[in-house]
Amino acid sequence: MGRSPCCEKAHTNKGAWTKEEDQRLISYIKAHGEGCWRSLPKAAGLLRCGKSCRLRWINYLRPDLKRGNFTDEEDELIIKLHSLLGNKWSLIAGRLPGRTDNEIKNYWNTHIKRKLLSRGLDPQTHRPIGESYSDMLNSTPQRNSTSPEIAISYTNDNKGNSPNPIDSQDEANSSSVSEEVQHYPELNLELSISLPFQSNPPSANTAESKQQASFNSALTAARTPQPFFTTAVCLCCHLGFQSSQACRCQTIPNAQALR
DNA sequence: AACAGGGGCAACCGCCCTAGC
DNA sequence: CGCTAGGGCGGTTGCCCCTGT
Repeated sequence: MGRSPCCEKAHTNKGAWTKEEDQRLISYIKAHGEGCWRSLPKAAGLLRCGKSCRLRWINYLRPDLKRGNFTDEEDELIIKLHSLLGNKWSLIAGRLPGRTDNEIKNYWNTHIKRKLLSRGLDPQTHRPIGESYSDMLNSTPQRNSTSPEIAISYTNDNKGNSPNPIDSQDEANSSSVSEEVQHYPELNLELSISLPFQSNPPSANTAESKQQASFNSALTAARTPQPFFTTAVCLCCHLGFQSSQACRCQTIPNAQALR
């Protein structure tokens, strides 16, 4: 049994949005807010698929969007986040205020990929091109100023009371992680993550907290053995958030020393 | 001036996840 | 517990514009 289509395709417009359609969508959302995307087109008098409306709003019409070229700082941040998270564009976008996942994805595919290739780095692995996994395991760690080598410091502040199934997954993984630490005693897997530029922690049920949980779990996945991760550097510092209250360097003596 | 090729980006597609029933 | 609708996400497509010939 197939899934029902998200909308009646026969009577919907496709392709580029007109100014009139944009205006209809904007005024409808201003009046009624986001949500109920399936019923929105009809209510707003648009001959569009609900998904199409959502995408148009999120990627183009939202008032808080930052249009224009990416800065060098944003470039580097995207590269670093991608090295940690992979193609989790929405999570990466969550760290770049005013940027959308689609925008970042496009920018990655058109600009940053090429940038990394010109540096001799594989855009997917962020490792020097031509390096095999066994090479990675056997080689002595080498520092490269442009490669995303950081030791992930992991601190699970939610232990014990989180309803998030990720936590149990974490615990299941922890033994194998410990084994890896034994293999690589220089590996520091303590991970300290917080929302940058945010002094008040989000409440448990906000979209921000869900995204944070997702971000943390993605980072947890990223802390699988990384032989090059040899220097303990607070992630906040590595990502350029030293001034953030989230930076735990003050409480991690080793990280402070190695910053 | 005309055409071809490539790059950039908006939009679409199809799958996945989750809340609600 | 299973099903479904709604929403979200990553990958892909296709159009438009720019540049080179």
